Amino acid sequence: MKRSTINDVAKIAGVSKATVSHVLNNTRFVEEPTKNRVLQAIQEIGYRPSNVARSLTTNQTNTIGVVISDASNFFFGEILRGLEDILRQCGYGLVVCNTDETLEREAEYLDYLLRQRVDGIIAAATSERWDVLLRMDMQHTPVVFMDRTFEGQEGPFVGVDNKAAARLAVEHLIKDGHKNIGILAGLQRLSTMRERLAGTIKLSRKQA
Amino acid sequence: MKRSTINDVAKIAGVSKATVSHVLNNTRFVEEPTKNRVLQAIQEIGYRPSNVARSLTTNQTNTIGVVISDASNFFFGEILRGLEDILRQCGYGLVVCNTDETLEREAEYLDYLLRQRVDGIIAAATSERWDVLLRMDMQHTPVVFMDRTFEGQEGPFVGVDNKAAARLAVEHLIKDGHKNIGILAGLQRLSTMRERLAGTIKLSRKQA
DNA sequence: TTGTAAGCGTTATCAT
DNA sequence: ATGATAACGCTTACAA
Repeated sequence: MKRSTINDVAKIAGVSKATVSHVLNNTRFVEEPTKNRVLQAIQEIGYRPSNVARSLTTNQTNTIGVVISDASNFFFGEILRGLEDILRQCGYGLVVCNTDETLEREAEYLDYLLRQRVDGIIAAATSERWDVLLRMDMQHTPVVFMDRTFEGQEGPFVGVDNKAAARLAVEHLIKDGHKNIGILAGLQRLSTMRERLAGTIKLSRKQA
Repeated sequence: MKRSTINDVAKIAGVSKATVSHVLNNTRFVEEPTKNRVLQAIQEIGYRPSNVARSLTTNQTNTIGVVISDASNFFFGEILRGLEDILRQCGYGLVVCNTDETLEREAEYLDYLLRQRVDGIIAAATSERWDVLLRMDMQHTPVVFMDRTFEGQEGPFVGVDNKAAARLAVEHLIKDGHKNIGILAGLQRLSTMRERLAGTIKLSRKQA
């Protein structure tokens, strides 16, 4: 049997689609009795509005996409939980895209998200290609970058002052009397790593 | 400026929407020259087909929903990676819903996924309410349960033989000569825990 | 207070 | 080998 639509509800309740829509969204006054007939009908046939049809007319999907390297990574895991908590309250869904720091997947997922017409994208970008990729669609899908930056990145960014943080850490160690201080600065491809390293270098020079 | 649609492409390429659609989906033969004009036009205006419009007519969203307690949990994390790897290859997207073992969120997310018209749901269910909740929509959205079962659960299920596994573990310990064997069987609300416990109990009796 | 109908961007069915 | 046009299931002016 086909899924029931707003039309079925309207027919059963003896009203127009418009009215059904309006009681569903509280978007204009409807007499109690009428409203009740609608609600009743909805229950009766187990009607659930289609977000895809809805999105087509409203031009918004109530979904935002997140592009990260790896959701099972503790750092991003925490971020995801935070995002989800807020978004759920706002009636938004979350589509998570794991890129494994791979440029190919990054491009692939970006494209996917844009086709999905997500209302926005939050990305911890690996590649600089975003610069190119986004330019064209920027006007339509807002993008917020987080954690990492890259040459030519512009617009909203949320992150940590890695340089200052690294400096603080080193200063602390120095104050405690340590002389030989090492730093694990793995992937220099990532801006976070470069910044942290940068924050320590001057200090070690000064110290030498 | 408004986002470009298939109509814009058609107009620029000097063909009908139908033709554009067909070159996009390789769904019927199109002369090389024509096809090229279409491809060209697409590049020119940076057109990206709307999956939401597409979904409305095809009646499929190429998206599947996963309901789990916590994606940052190692076990589910691994599962997600596996799912994602496969689904991406098949052109499917993944919407992850964290319930934190909460019945309320479970119901909330289930409803959300159904409204989103996901093509299918994979769930590690906490509550028994799924039984009730699903009954009505079963015909429309296929659900596969994983990891946990519950009373009245029917249809596809993928999981582990917890009872046998627990038995094996205990047998192994016994064979190694251990006498006092304990088991961490925390949430007895979860079928997995109950099953594991069940697998050991007979043995310890037998042993006694 | 409620109904009518146009429109959203695709695909699919007939035509040509 | 391609084009016209009716769906798809909603929202939203505009009428009544």
